[in-house]
Amino acid sequence: MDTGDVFDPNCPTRVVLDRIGDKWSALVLLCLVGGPMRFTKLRERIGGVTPKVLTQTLRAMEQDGLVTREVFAEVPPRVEYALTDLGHSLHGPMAAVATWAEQNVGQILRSREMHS
Amino acid sequence: MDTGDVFDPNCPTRVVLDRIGDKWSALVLLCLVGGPMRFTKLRERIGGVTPKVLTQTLRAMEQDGLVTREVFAEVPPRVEYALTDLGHSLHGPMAAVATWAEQNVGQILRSREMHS
DNA sequence: CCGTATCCCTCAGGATACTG
DNA sequence: CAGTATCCTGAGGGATACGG
Repeated sequence: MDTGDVFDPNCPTRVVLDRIGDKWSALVLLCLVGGPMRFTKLRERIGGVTPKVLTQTLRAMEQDGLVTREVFAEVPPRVEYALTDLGHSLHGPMAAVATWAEQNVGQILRSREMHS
Repeated sequence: MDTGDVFDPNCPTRVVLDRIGDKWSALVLLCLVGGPMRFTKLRERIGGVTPKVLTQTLRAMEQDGLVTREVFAEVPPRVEYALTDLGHSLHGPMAAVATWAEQNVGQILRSREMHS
């Protein structure tokens, strides 16, 4: 696989950025790093996400092999989402971005204000 | 530093992800890591970007203090874009994501195919 | 060469309501 | 509890043409 074609729309970085760059995926990832979590709990921890969109996000992440979905045949129903190994391995790079963000967001916001 | 407000819409990670998660910013960053570059050269290296959108992207990055824009009063006109120190410092985390992407995109695409 | 000016259009995401 | 089912809005981004 060629690793240099960052300008190809199908390049690895594009694919990954399209996933973690959406509005909720990164948040789901960070929620699940601590361990499996069920649907409603995810909704609570991630403020402002509607069930439809949360489902969409989880389905997409499942399709990409980042999370698993396990249904327990109980009453009331219980569905647990968990990170796969692949999902867990993504946490490292994400944490790097998060750390940079925390350290530099102040400068960005100040710069944004100045140019307004 | 508080690392717990990841669920606030104004949280650092959100702000940064909204920037580098858009369609062209990451590509511009990767272009400029090698040194300053002028507008048309950027257009050429980044395939498929229209001048309007490239300008939008560059203006946004300039606003956020990631790039500088220097106009040379020449004929024909010349405009060079370069990364600021802040912009350069973002390359580390981005490279971490890119490396992960290159190593794991195969698995993602395979998983995507299986679930289709 | 380096953009702006328009127009257009898709689609991610939100609001709301309902169900197995 | 864990989702679907609809409907809708807006912002990001593309096509094309023109201007300093």
